Amino acid sequence: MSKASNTRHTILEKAFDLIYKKGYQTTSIDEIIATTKVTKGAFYYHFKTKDDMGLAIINEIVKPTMHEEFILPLESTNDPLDNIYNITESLLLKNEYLTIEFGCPAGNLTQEMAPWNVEFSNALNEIILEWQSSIEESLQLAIEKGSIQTTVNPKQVALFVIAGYWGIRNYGKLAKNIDCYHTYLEELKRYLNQLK
Amino acid sequence: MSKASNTRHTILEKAFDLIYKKGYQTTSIDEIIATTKVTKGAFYYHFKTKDDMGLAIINEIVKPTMHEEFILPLESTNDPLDNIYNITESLLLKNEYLTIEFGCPAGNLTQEMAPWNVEFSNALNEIILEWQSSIEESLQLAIEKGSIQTTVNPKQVALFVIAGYWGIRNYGKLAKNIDCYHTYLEELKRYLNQLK
DNA sequence: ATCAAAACATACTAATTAGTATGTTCTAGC
DNA sequence: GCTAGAACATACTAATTAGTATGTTTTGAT
Repeated sequence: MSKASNTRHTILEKAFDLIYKKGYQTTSIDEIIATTKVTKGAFYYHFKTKDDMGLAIINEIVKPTMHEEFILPLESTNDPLDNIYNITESLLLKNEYLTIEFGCPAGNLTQEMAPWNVEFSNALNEIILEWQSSIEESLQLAIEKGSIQTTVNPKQVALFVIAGYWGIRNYGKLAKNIDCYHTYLEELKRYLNQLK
Repeated sequence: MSKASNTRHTILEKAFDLIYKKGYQTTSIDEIIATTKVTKGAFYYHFKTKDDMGLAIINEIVKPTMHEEFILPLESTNDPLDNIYNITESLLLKNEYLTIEFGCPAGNLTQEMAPWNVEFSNALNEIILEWQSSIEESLQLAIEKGSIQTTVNPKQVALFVIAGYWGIRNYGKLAKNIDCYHTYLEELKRYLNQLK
Protein backbone atom coordinates (compact mmCIF):
# COMPACT_ATOMS: atom_id res chain seq x y z
CA MET A 1 0.00 0.00 0.00
CA SER A 2 1.39 3.40 -0.96
CA LYS A 3 1.98 5.98 1.71
CA ALA A 4 -0.91 8.07 0.48
CA SER A 5 -3.49 5.33 0.39
CA ASN A 6 -2.20 4.25 3.79
CA THR A 7 -3.02 7.71 5.14
CA ARG A 8 -6.48 7.47 3.67
CA HIS A 9 -7.05 4.06 5.17
CA THR A 10 -5.78 5.13 8.58
CA ILE A 11 -8.24 8.01 8.57
CA LEU A 12 -11.09 5.70 7.65
CA GLU A 13 -10.26 3.14 10.32
CA LYS A 14 -9.72 5.58 13.17
CA ALA A 15 -12.74 7.63 12.14
CA PHE A 16 -14.83 4.47 11.98
CA ASP A 17 -13.78 3.64 15.51
CA LEU A 18 -14.63 7.11 16.81
CA ILE A 19 -17.95 7.15 14.99
CA TYR A 20 -18.84 3.69 16.22
CA LYS A 21 -18.31 4.84 19.77
CA LYS A 22 -19.49 8.45 19.64
CA GLY A 23 -21.85 8.72 16.71
CA TYR A 24 -21.30 10.37 13.35
CA GLN A 25 -22.54 13.88 14.03
CA THR A 26 -20.71 14.26 17.29
CA THR A 27 -17.39 13.05 15.93
CA SER A 28 -15.66 16.16 14.63
CA ILE A 29 -13.07 16.41 11.89
CA ASP A 30 -10.76 18.05 14.42
CA GLU A 31 -11.08 15.01 16.65
CA ILE A 32 -10.40 12.65 13.77
CA ILE A 33 -7.29 14.46 12.64
CA ALA A 34 -6.09 14.72 16.23
CA THR A 35 -6.31 10.96 16.83
CA THR A 36 -4.94 10.06 13.41
CA LYS A 37 -2.19 12.68 13.66
CA VAL A 38 -3.01 13.74 10.15
CA THR A 39 -3.38 17.42 9.34
CA LYS A 40 -6.49 19.08 8.07
CA GLY A 41 -4.86 19.62 4.71
CA ALA A 42 -4.21 15.90 4.37
CA PHE A 43 -7.75 15.07 5.47
CA TYR A 44 -9.37 17.34 2.93
CA TYR A 45 -6.98 16.14 0.25
CA HIS A 46 -8.39 12.63 0.65
CA PHE A 47 -12.03 13.53 1.32
CA LYS A 48 -14.07 16.33 -0.21
CA THR A 49 -16.34 16.65 2.82
CA LYS A 50 -17.12 14.93 6.09
CA ASP A 51 -20.02 13.13 4.44
CA ASP A 52 -17.69 11.98 1.68
CA MET A 53 -15.57 10.34 4.39
CA GLY A 54 -18.68 8.91 6.05
CA LEU A 55 -19.75 7.26 2.81
CA ALA A 56 -16.26 5.86 2.33
CA ILE A 57 -16.42 4.36 5.82
CA ILE A 58 -19.68 2.62 4.97
CA ASN A 59 -18.46 1.34 1.62
CA GLU A 60 -14.85 0.55 2.45
CA ILE A 61 -14.99 -0.49 6.11
CA VAL A 62 -18.52 -1.50 7.10
CA LYS A 63 -19.49 -3.24 3.87
CA PRO A 64 -16.47 -5.55 3.52
CA THR A 65 -16.50 -6.35 7.23
CA MET A 66 -20.16 -7.27 7.18
CA HIS A 67 -19.64 -9.29 4.04
CA GLU A 68 -16.94 -11.28 5.80
CA GLU A 69 -18.74 -11.73 9.12
CA PHE A 70 -22.40 -11.89 8.11
CA ILE A 71 -22.57 -13.19 4.56
CA LEU A 72 -19.69 -15.59 3.95
CA PRO A 73 -20.35 -17.78 7.01
CA LEU A 74 -23.89 -18.32 5.72
CA GLU A 75 -22.46 -20.10 2.70
CA SER A 76 -20.95 -22.91 4.72
CA THR A 77 -22.38 -26.38 4.22
CA ASN A 78 -23.96 -26.59 7.66
CA ASP A 79 -27.67 -26.38 8.26
CA PRO A 80 -28.80 -22.79 7.53
CA LEU A 81 -30.58 -22.51 10.87
CA ASP A 82 -27.44 -23.59 12.70
CA ASN A 83 -25.49 -21.12 10.64
CA ILE A 84 -27.81 -18.27 11.54
CA TYR A 85 -27.64 -19.13 15.21
CA ASN A 86 -23.87 -19.56 15.24
CA ILE A 87 -23.23 -16.34 13.36
CA THR A 88 -25.47 -14.40 15.73
CA GLU A 89 -23.89 -15.97 18.78
CA SER A 90 -20.43 -15.30 17.46
CA LEU A 91 -21.26 -11.66 16.66
CA LEU A 92 -22.84 -11.05 20.05
CA LEU A 93 -20.40 -12.89 22.28
CA LYS A 94 -17.11 -13.33 20.48
CA ASN A 95 -16.52 -10.45 18.09
CA GLU A 96 -13.49 -8.50 19.18
CA TYR A 97 -14.38 -5.22 17.49
CA LEU A 98 -17.91 -4.88 18.80
CA THR A 99 -18.76 -4.05 22.38
CA ILE A 100 -22.13 -4.21 24.03
CA GLU A 101 -22.30 -0.56 25.09
CA PHE A 102 -21.71 0.73 21.56
CA GLY A 103 -24.08 -1.53 19.66
CA CYS A 104 -23.93 -2.37 15.97
CA PRO A 105 -22.08 0.09 13.69
CA ALA A 106 -24.50 -0.32 10.80
CA GLY A 107 -27.47 -0.11 13.15
CA ASN A 108 -26.10 3.02 14.77
CA LEU A 109 -25.48 4.74 11.47
CA THR A 110 -28.93 3.79 10.24
CA GLN A 111 -30.57 5.14 13.35
CA GLU A 112 -28.66 8.41 13.22
CA MET A 113 -28.40 9.16 9.52
CA ALA A 114 -31.08 7.34 7.54
CA PRO A 115 -33.78 10.01 7.78
CA TRP A 116 -31.49 12.86 6.78
CA ASN A 117 -28.86 11.56 4.41
CA VAL A 118 -30.06 9.75 1.31
CA GLU A 119 -26.59 8.66 0.29
CA PHE A 120 -25.84 7.10 3.67
CA SER A 121 -29.24 5.53 3.64
CA ASN A 122 -28.75 3.97 0.22
CA ALA A 123 -25.31 2.66 1.04
CA LEU A 124 -26.52 1.12 4.29
CA ASN A 125 -29.58 -0.30 2.61
CA GLU A 126 -27.41 -2.08 0.06
CA ILE A 127 -25.48 -3.77 2.83
CA ILE A 128 -28.56 -4.85 4.72
CA LEU A 129 -30.31 -6.09 1.61
CA GLU A 130 -27.27 -8.19 0.78
CA TRP A 131 -27.39 -9.70 4.25
CA GLN A 132 -31.11 -10.25 4.04
CA SER A 133 -31.09 -11.91 0.65
CA SER A 134 -28.29 -14.25 1.58
CA ILE A 135 -30.26 -15.40 4.62
CA GLU A 136 -33.27 -15.80 2.38
CA GLU A 137 -31.39 -17.83 -0.19
CA SER A 138 -29.88 -20.15 2.36
CA LEU A 139 -33.33 -20.76 3.85
CA GLN A 140 -34.81 -21.37 0.42
CA LEU A 141 -32.12 -23.97 -0.21
CA ALA A 142 -32.93 -25.64 3.10
CA ILE A 143 -36.59 -25.82 2.19
CA GLU A 144 -35.72 -27.48 -1.11
CA LYS A 145 -33.41 -29.92 0.69
CA GLY A 146 -36.26 -30.66 3.08
CA SER A 147 -34.37 -29.73 6.22
CA ILE A 148 -36.91 -27.09 7.25
CA GLN A 149 -40.67 -26.89 6.94
CA THR A 150 -42.10 -25.94 3.57
CA THR A 151 -44.42 -23.48 5.25
CA VAL A 152 -41.44 -21.38 6.32
CA ASN A 153 -41.38 -18.04 4.56
CA PRO A 154 -37.70 -17.22 3.92
CA LYS A 155 -38.33 -13.49 3.43
CA GLN A 156 -40.20 -13.25 6.72
CA VAL A 157 -37.65 -15.24 8.67
CA ALA A 158 -34.75 -13.25 7.23
CA LEU A 159 -36.38 -9.98 8.23
CA PHE A 160 -37.29 -11.34 11.66
CA VAL A 161 -33.70 -12.42 12.31
CA ILE A 162 -32.23 -9.10 11.18
CA ALA A 163 -34.71 -7.08 13.21
CA GLY A 164 -33.95 -9.21 16.25
CA TYR A 165 -30.23 -8.71 15.86
CA TRP A 166 -30.46 -4.94 15.53
CA GLY A 167 -32.93 -4.80 18.35
CA ILE A 168 -30.91 -6.81 20.83
CA ARG A 169 -27.84 -4.75 19.93
CA ASN A 170 -29.75 -1.62 20.86
CA TYR A 171 -31.16 -3.21 23.99
CA GLY A 172 -27.63 -4.17 25.00
CA LYS A 173 -26.61 -0.51 24.91
CA LEU A 174 -29.06 0.10 27.73
CA ALA A 175 -28.47 -3.10 29.68
CA LYS A 176 -24.67 -2.92 29.39
CA ASN A 177 -24.51 -6.57 30.43
CA ILE A 178 -24.22 -9.66 28.24
CA ASP A 179 -26.85 -11.54 30.23
CA CYS A 180 -29.41 -10.13 27.84
CA TYR A 181 -27.46 -11.55 24.90
CA HIS A 182 -27.60 -15.02 26.44
CA THR A 183 -31.30 -14.72 27.10
CA TYR A 184 -31.88 -13.51 23.56
CA LEU A 185 -29.81 -16.33 22.08
CA GLU A 186 -31.79 -18.93 23.98
CA GLU A 187 -35.02 -17.68 22.48
CA LEU A 188 -33.46 -17.32 19.05
CA LYS A 189 -32.46 -20.98 19.25
CA ARG A 190 -35.99 -21.96 20.20
CA TYR A 191 -37.44 -19.85 17.42
CA LEU A 192 -35.13 -21.32 14.80
CA ASN A 193 -35.63 -24.90 15.94
CA GLN A 194 -39.35 -24.55 15.61
CA LEU A 195 -38.86 -23.90 11.89
CA LYS A 196 -37.44 -27.36 11.40
CA MET B 1 -52.64 24.47 33.74
CA SER B 2 -50.93 27.72 34.71
CA LYS B 3 -49.35 29.84 32.01
CA ALA B 4 -45.87 28.99 33.22
CA SER B 5 -46.32 25.24 33.31
CA ASN B 6 -47.96 25.56 29.93
CA THR B 7 -44.79 27.16 28.57
CA ARG B 8 -42.75 24.35 30.02
CA HIS B 9 -44.99 21.71 28.52
CA THR B 10 -44.97 23.38 25.12
CA ILE B 11 -41.19 23.34 25.13
CA LEU B 12 -41.12 19.68 26.04
CA GLU B 13 -43.60 18.67 23.37
CA LYS B 14 -42.09 20.65 20.53
CA ALA B 15 -38.58 19.67 21.56
CA PHE B 16 -39.64 16.04 21.69
CA ASP B 17 -40.95 16.30 18.18
CA LEU B 18 -37.75 17.89 16.88
CA ILE B 19 -35.57 15.36 18.70
CA TYR B 20 -37.65 12.46 17.46
CA LYS B 21 -37.10 13.60 13.91
CA LYS B 22 -33.59 15.01 14.04
CA GLY B 23 -31.85 13.38 16.98
CA TYR B 24 -30.95 14.86 20.33
CA GLN B 25 -27.47 16.18 19.67
CA THR B 26 -28.37 17.82 16.39
CA THR B 27 -31.42 19.58 17.76
CA SER B 28 -30.18 22.92 19.06
CA ILE B 29 -31.65 25.06 21.79
CA ASP B 30 -31.88 27.89 19.28
CA GLU B 31 -33.99 25.67 17.04
CA ILE B 32 -36.23 24.67 19.93
CA ILE B 33 -36.88 28.23 21.04
CA ALA B 34 -37.44 29.29 17.44
CA THR B 35 -40.17 26.70 16.86
CA THR B 36 -41.76 27.18 20.27
CA LYS B 37 -41.53 30.97 20.01
CA VAL B 38 -40.19 31.02 23.53
CA THR B 39 -37.15 33.11 24.34
CA LYS B 40 -33.85 31.82 25.62
CA GLY B 41 -34.49 33.40 28.98
CA ALA B 42 -37.75 31.49 29.32
CA PHE B 43 -36.11 28.26 28.22
CA TYR B 44 -33.33 28.50 30.78
CA TYR B 45 -35.78 29.56 33.44
CA HIS B 46 -37.55 26.21 33.04
CA PHE B 47 -34.52 24.01 32.37
CA LYS B 48 -31.08 24.23 33.90
CA THR B 49 -29.35 22.73 30.88
CA LYS B 50 -30.16 21.00 27.60
CA ASP B 51 -29.68 17.62 29.26
CA ASP B 52 -32.07 18.67 32.00
CA MET B 53 -34.67 19.23 29.31
CA GLY B 54 -33.76 15.93 27.64
CA LEU B 55 -34.34 14.06 30.87
CA ALA B 56 -37.66 15.83 31.36
CA ILE B 57 -38.70 14.74 27.86
CA ILE B 58 -37.94 11.12 28.70
CA ASN B 59 -39.70 11.23 32.06
CA GLU B 60 -42.63 13.49 31.22
CA ILE B 61 -43.32 12.70 27.58
CA VAL B 62 -41.85 9.37 26.57
CA LYS B 63 -42.55 7.49 29.79
CA PRO B 64 -46.27 8.31 30.15
CA THR B 65 -46.86 7.80 26.43
CA MET B 66 -45.22 4.40 26.48
CA HIS B 67 -47.10 3.50 29.61
CA GLU B 68 -50.33 4.28 27.85
CA GLU B 69 -49.54 2.63 24.53
CA PHE B 70 -47.32 -0.28 25.53
CA ILE B 71 -48.21 -1.25 29.07
CA LEU B 72 -51.88 -0.59 29.68
CA PRO B 73 -53.15 -2.50 26.61
CA LEU B 74 -51.28 -5.55 27.90
CA GLU B 75 -53.54 -5.60 30.90
CA SER B 76 -56.68 -6.25 28.88
CA THR B 77 -58.43 -9.56 29.37
CA ASN B 78 -57.58 -10.90 25.93
CA ASP B 79 -55.05 -13.62 25.32
CA PRO B 80 -51.55 -12.18 26.05
CA LEU B 81 -50.20 -13.36 22.71
CA ASP B 82 -53.03 -11.64 20.88
CA ASN B 83 -52.38 -8.56 22.96
CA ILE B 84 -48.72 -8.52 22.06
CA TYR B 85 -49.48 -8.92 18.39
CA ASN B 86 -52.23 -6.31 18.36
CA ILE B 87 -50.18 -3.76 20.26
CA THR B 88 -47.26 -4.24 17.90
CA GLU B 89 -49.47 -4.00 14.84
CA SER B 90 -51.16 -0.93 16.17
CA LEU B 91 -47.85 0.75 16.97
CA LEU B 92 -46.36 -0.04 13.59
CA LEU B 93 -49.33 0.65 11.37
CA LYS B 94 -51.78 2.89 13.15
CA ASN B 95 -49.97 5.18 15.56
CA GLU B 96 -50.41 8.77 14.46
CA TYR B 97 -47.33 10.18 16.18
CA LEU B 98 -44.81 7.68 14.86
CA THR B 99 -43.62 7.55 11.28
CA ILE B 100 -41.58 4.88 9.61
CA GLU B 101 -38.69 7.08 8.58
CA PHE B 102 -38.07 8.36 12.11
CA GLY B 103 -38.29 5.09 14.00
CA CYS B 104 -39.01 4.67 17.70
CA PRO B 105 -38.33 7.66 19.98
CA ALA B 106 -37.08 5.53 22.87
CA GLY B 107 -35.01 3.39 20.53
CA ASN B 108 -33.49 6.45 18.89
CA LEU B 109 -32.56 8.04 22.20
CA THR B 110 -31.09 4.78 23.42
CA GLN B 111 -28.99 4.41 20.32
CA GLU B 112 -27.73 7.97 20.46
CA MET B 113 -27.33 8.64 24.15
CA ALA B 114 -26.99 5.41 26.13
CA PRO B 115 -23.21 5.07 25.90
CA TRP B 116 -22.52 8.65 26.92
CA ASN B 117 -25.19 9.83 29.28
CA VAL B 118 -25.81 7.75 32.37
CA GLU B 119 -28.89 9.71 33.39
CA PHE B 120 -30.55 9.28 30.00
CA SER B 121 -29.56 5.66 30.03
CA ASN B 122 -31.07 5.03 33.47
CA ALA B 123 -34.28 6.83 32.63
CA LEU B 124 -34.69 4.92 29.37
CA ASN B 125 -33.81 1.65 31.05
CA GLU B 126 -36.57 2.17 33.59
CA ILE B 127 -39.11 2.57 30.82
CA ILE B 128 -37.95 -0.49 28.92
CA LEU B 129 -37.79 -2.63 32.03
CA GLU B 130 -41.35 -1.65 32.85
CA TRP B 131 -42.42 -2.69 29.38
CA GLN B 132 -40.45 -5.90 29.58
CA SER B 133 -41.74 -6.97 32.95
CA SER B 134 -45.34 -6.32 32.04
CA ILE B 135 -44.95 -8.56 28.98
CA GLU B 136 -43.33 -11.14 31.22
CA GLU B 137 -46.10 -11.01 33.79
CA SER B 138 -48.85 -11.33 31.24
CA LEU B 139 -47.09 -14.37 29.75
CA GLN B 140 -46.63 -15.90 33.18
CA LEU B 141 -50.33 -15.51 33.80
CA ALA B 142 -51.11 -17.19 30.49
CA ILE B 143 -48.89 -20.12 31.40
CA GLU B 144 -50.73 -20.51 34.68
CA LYS B 145 -54.05 -20.30 32.90
CA GLY B 146 -52.82 -22.98 30.51
CA SER B 147 -53.31 -20.92 27.37
CA ILE B 148 -49.67 -21.17 26.32
CA GLN B 149 -47.09 -23.91 26.64
CA THR B 150 -45.47 -24.41 30.02
CA THR B 151 -42.07 -24.61 28.33
CA VAL B 152 -42.37 -20.99 27.27
CA ASN B 153 -39.84 -18.79 29.04
CA PRO B 154 -41.57 -15.43 29.67
CA LYS B 155 -38.30 -13.55 30.18
CA GLN B 156 -36.93 -14.81 26.88
CA VAL B 157 -40.08 -14.11 24.94
CA ALA B 158 -40.42 -10.62 26.38
CA LEU B 159 -36.86 -9.77 25.39
CA PHE B 160 -37.33 -11.33 21.95
CA VAL B 161 -40.44 -9.27 21.31
CA ILE B 162 -38.84 -6.02 22.45
CA ALA B 163 -35.70 -6.62 20.42
CA GLY B 164 -37.82 -7.41 17.39
CA TYR B 165 -39.82 -4.23 17.77
CA TRP B 166 -36.79 -1.98 18.12
CA GLY B 167 -35.09 -3.78 15.28
CA ILE B 168 -37.93 -3.51 12.80
CA ARG B 169 -38.32 0.15 13.71
CA ASN B 170 -34.70 0.70 12.79
CA TYR B 171 -35.01 -1.40 9.67
CA GLY B 172 -38.00 0.70 8.66
CA LYS B 173 -35.86 3.82 8.74
CA LEU B 174 -33.83 2.36 5.92
CA ALA B 175 -36.65 0.75 3.98
CA LYS B 176 -38.96 3.78 4.28
CA ASN B 177 -41.86 1.57 3.23
CA ILE B 178 -44.40 -0.20 5.40
CA ASP B 179 -44.16 -3.43 3.40
CA CYS B 180 -41.43 -4.49 5.78
CA TYR B 181 -43.79 -3.92 8.72
CA HIS B 182 -46.36 -6.25 7.18
CA THR B 183 -43.75 -8.90 6.52
CA TYR B 184 -42.44 -8.56 10.07
CA LEU B 185 -45.93 -8.79 11.54
CA GLU B 186 -46.66 -11.97 9.62
CA GLU B 187 -43.64 -13.65 11.12
CA LEU B 188 -44.36 -12.22 14.55
CA LYS B 189 -47.79 -13.81 14.34
CA ARG B 190 -46.29 -17.15 13.40
CA TYR B 191 -43.74 -16.91 16.18
CA LEU B 192 -46.36 -16.08 18.80
CA ASN B 193 -48.79 -18.77 17.64
CA GLN B 194 -46.12 -21.40 17.98
CA LEU B 195 -45.94 -20.60 21.70
CA LYS B 196 -49.51 -21.76 22.19
C1' DA C 1 18.63 16.14 -11.81
C1' DT C 2 14.17 18.19 -13.23
C1' DC C 3 9.59 19.06 -12.87
C1' DA C 4 4.72 18.50 -12.49
C1' DA C 5 1.48 16.69 -9.85
C1' DA C 6 0.35 14.35 -5.68
C1' DA C 7 0.41 14.69 -0.80
C1' DC C 8 0.49 17.16 3.07
C1' DA C 9 0.85 21.50 6.43
C1' DT C 10 -0.74 25.92 8.60
C1' DA C 11 -3.52 29.58 9.43
C1' DC C 12 -7.49 31.28 8.82
C1' DT C 13 -13.10 32.11 8.38
C1' DA C 14 -17.96 32.29 9.10
C1' DA C 15 -21.53 29.93 11.25
C1' DT C 16 -23.39 27.59 15.04
C1' DT C 17 -23.32 25.97 19.67
C1' DA C 18 -24.72 25.85 24.91
C1' DG C 19 -24.91 28.83 28.27
C1' DT C 20 -24.79 33.59 30.89
C1' DA C 21 -25.51 38.44 32.39
C1' DT C 22 -28.58 41.62 33.04
C1' DG C 23 -32.29 43.26 32.48
C1' DT C 24 -37.97 43.91 32.27
C1' DT C 25 -42.79 42.37 33.00
C1' DC C 26 -46.27 39.77 35.03
C1' DT C 27 -48.80 37.81 39.01
C1' DA C 28 -50.40 36.59 43.56
C1' DG C 29 -50.73 37.62 48.33
C1' DC C 30 -51.27 41.33 51.49
C1' DG D 1 -52.22 49.73 45.20
C1' DC D 2 -47.69 47.65 46.76
C1' DT D 3 -44.23 44.48 46.63
C1' DA D 4 -41.49 40.26 46.12
C1' DG D 5 -40.55 36.69 43.53
C1' DA D 6 -41.86 34.09 39.44
C1' DA D 7 -41.68 34.30 34.52
C1' DC D 8 -39.83 35.92 30.61
C1' DA D 9 -36.80 38.99 27.20
C1' DT D 10 -32.40 40.61 24.99
C1' DA D 11 -27.83 40.87 24.14
C1' DC D 12 -23.95 38.93 24.76
C1' DT D 13 -19.67 35.22 25.19
C1' DA D 14 -16.38 31.62 24.50
C1' DA D 15 -15.87 27.35 22.40
C1' DT D 16 -16.46 24.39 18.64
C1' DT D 17 -17.75 23.36 14.00
C1' DA D 18 -16.94 22.22 8.78
C1' DG D 19 -14.56 23.97 5.39
C1' DT D 20 -11.03 27.13 2.71
C1' DA D 21 -6.89 29.71 1.17
C1' DT D 22 -2.49 29.39 0.53
C1' DG D 23 1.21 27.66 1.14
C1' DT D 24 5.41 23.68 1.36
C1' DT D 25 7.16 19.06 0.79
C1' DT D 26 7.33 14.41 -1.39
C1' DT D 27 7.17 11.38 -5.11
C1' DG D 28 7.74 9.18 -9.45
C1' DA D 29 8.34 9.41 -14.32
C1' DT D 30 11.44 11.26 -17.74
